[in-house]
Amino acid sequence: MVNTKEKTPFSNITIIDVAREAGVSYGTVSRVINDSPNVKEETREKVKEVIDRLGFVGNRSARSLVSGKSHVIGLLIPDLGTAYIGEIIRGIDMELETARYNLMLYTTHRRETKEAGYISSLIQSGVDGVILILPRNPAKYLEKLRSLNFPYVLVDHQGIDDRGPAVGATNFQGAFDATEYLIQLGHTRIALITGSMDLGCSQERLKGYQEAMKKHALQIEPEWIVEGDFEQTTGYEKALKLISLSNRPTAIFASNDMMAFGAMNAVRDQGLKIPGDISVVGFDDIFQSSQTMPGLTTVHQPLEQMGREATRMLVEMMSEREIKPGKIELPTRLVLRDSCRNLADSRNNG
Amino acid sequence: MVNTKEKTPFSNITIIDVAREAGVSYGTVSRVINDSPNVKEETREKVKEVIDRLGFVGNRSARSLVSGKSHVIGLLIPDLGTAYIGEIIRGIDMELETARYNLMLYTTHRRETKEAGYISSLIQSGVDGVILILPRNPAKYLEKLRSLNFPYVLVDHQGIDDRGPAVGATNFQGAFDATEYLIQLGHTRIALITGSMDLGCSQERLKGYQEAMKKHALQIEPEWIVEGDFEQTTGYEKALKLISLSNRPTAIFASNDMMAFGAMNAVRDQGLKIPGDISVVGFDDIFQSSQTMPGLTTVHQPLEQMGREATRMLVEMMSEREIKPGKIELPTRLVLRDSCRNLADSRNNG
DNA sequence: CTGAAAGCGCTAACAA
DNA sequence: TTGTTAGCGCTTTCAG
Repeated sequence: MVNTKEKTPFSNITIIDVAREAGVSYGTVSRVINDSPNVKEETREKVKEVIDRLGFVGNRSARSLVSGKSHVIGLLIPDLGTAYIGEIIRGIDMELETARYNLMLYTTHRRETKEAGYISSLIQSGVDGVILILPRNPAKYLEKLRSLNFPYVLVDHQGIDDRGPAVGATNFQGAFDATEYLIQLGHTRIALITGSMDLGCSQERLKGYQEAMKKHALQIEPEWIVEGDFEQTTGYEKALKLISLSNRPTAIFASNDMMAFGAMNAVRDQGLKIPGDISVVGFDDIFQSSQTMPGLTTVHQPLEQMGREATRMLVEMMSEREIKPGKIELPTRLVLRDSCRNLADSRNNG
Repeated sequence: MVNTKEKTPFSNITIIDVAREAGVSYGTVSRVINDSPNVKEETREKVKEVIDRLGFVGNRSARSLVSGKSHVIGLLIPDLGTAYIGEIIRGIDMELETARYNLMLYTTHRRETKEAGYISSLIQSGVDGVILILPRNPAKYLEKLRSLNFPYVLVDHQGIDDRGPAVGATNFQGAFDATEYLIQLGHTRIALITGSMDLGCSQERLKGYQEAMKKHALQIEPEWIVEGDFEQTTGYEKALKLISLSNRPTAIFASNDMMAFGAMNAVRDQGLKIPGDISVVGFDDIFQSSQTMPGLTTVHQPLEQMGREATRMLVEMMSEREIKPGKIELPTRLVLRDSCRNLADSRNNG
C-alpha cells in the first residue's frame, strides 16, 4: 500500500494525454467525449480506442466548472427510518438513471433549526436541482428556492402550498374509498385517526372520510375523530382512547399504516379481536402491511411512481431552467386484506 | 418565473466580486474562506462581512478541480428495500456530517451484470472514497478499487475476503448466543435457516449455531439445517419444510429477521402457535422485529454504529491516501422478546 | 500579511 | 473536420 501524497488522485490521465496518444488536439477528444457530430468516424474510433486503452475517465469537476451544471440532484429527506421513503427513492433512482443524473442524499434528522442552512448548503454543494420529501411545512425552504429560481419538486406534500411543483397522491379519494368500503361492509360507527393536521395530506384524508360518511348519511360523533401524527405509538394511544368510548366505533381508519399497526396492537392488548371486534384500515400500503396478522387493509400509495414522476418534472425544469408550478396527483388504490370485518357475514368474526 | 438561459446558475457571485467589494485581492478572500491563519483579523472581518452581505456561497466544482478532492463519498447499496440498510445509512450520515462530507447514493438494483461499470462511474463521478454494502461477493469491485488504491470500506461483508478494510458484527458470537439461549430454554431440536452461503456472515452464523450445539452435546439432524437467502418468502417455505419433518424441531433460528417473519407466518399458517408450539429467533433486530405479535427475539446488530465506524475508517483512509487493510467487528447482543418458549415453564405455551 | 499569477481539466467559440 | 485558445472559479505558490 503505497502512500502517494500527490494531489490528483485516481485518474491522473487527462484529455491531454488522450489527445497526445491519439495524435489529435484535445479539443477533438472533447468532441468525441461529448458525442459531437462534427468528428470524422475514423478519428472518433481512434480516440475511443485510446480512451479505452488508457482508461480515461474524465474529470467531473472540470466539466461542471465550465458547463455550469453538475448533473447531480439533491434529495432532502427527514430520515431513512421508514420503508415509505425507501420506495419513493427507488422511483427517483430509476428515473435518474435513465436521465443520467447522480443522487446526493441529505437528511435533516428532524433538526428543524437548521432548515434555512440546509438550502444554502444544498446549493453550495452544486446540485442542479432538488427533490424534497419533508414532513413539515417547508415554507422556509421554498421561499429561498423560489427566490433563486432553483429547480425543485415537492413529493407528497400537496395541500398547504399550492404554487410549487409537487407530486402527491389522491389523498381525498383514497380516504373516501376506504371509508366507503367500511360502510359497505356494514360499519356505521367509524373512527378516524388523522395525521398531523399541519400537513395537507392529513387534511385531504380527513375530508375524504367526512365526505364518505356524509354521502351515506352517517353521523360522525366528535370523539371519533382524533388527531394523530403518523407515529405508531400515537396510533396505539389514540386507539386505546377510541376503544374506551361508550359509543365505541366498530372500525378505525388510521391515516397511515404505522398508526394502524399501533391501533392493531392496542385492540389486541384490550383483549379484542381484529377484525372480529374492531376493523382497522390504514393508508400507504408499506411493505409491512402485507406481513401483519391479519394483513392490513389499506390505501395503496404509488410511492415508487411518485418518485419517478417527481424526477421527471425536475429533470424537465432543470433543462428548461425555470420552475413550473403545478402538481400531479397519482391515483391511490384500496388494497383488501383481512383486517376488516363484514358485519353482514357472521362467519367473519375474527 | 423568468426563463433565464444563462450558464452559471444559482450563485453567480464569485470570489472576485467579494474581493472587489471588500477592497482586497481575491487571493485574500480565498484565505479567509479557507481559514488560513495568515490574515489580519481586521481584513478577515471585513471580508466575512462582505461574504455575508453578498450571500457568496462558493463554487464547489472550481474548488474540487484545483484541490483534487470533492469532499463527497459514494455509498453503493443493492437496494433501499430493507430497513436494515436504512439504519446503516443513518450512521454513515451522522458521521459524515461531523466530517463535513456529502453522500452520493448509488444503487445497483441487483443488476450484477453492470458491476464492473459501477466502479468506473463511481470514480468518474469524482467521489473521494466509497462505502460498499453489497450482498454478494464484491470481488470484481474490490480488484479495481485496490489496483487504483481508491479508498473504500466494506460494511457487513467480512468472511470471504480478509484483506480489505471492512466493518461487520460478531456474527459467530451472535449466532452462538442465540442458539445457546434456546438450549437454556430447554430446546434440543433446534433448526437453522441459513443465509446465502456465499456470504461470510452466513457462514459465521452457521458456525456459531453448530458450535453452541456441539458445546452442549446436542445432536444436529442434517434436515434441520436448510439454506436460505435472507428473503422473507424463503423463510416461509423453509419453515414449512421444517415443520413437516417427522423429527420436527421445537425452535427455528433464522439467519435474519426477514426470514424469521416468513417462518412465523408459516408456523401460524400450519395452525401452530408461537412460541407455544415452535419458538423462533431472528438476526438483525430491524425495527419491525419489535412490532410483530409476538415480538421477535433476535440478535441485535449495531447497524448504525457499523455505519459510523465504516465512515470513520474511510475518512481516515481518504486523508492518508492509502487503503489500510483490517476489519472491525462490532458486538452483537441478544434481544429477548416473546417468540421463544421456555420448555420448563408450562405457563408459557403461547 | 497581502497581491499577483500560474494553473486544475475541460467546453465551446472561433479559425483554419 | 480539426486545431487553437479563452476562460469557468478557485487554491496555492511566490514575491513583496
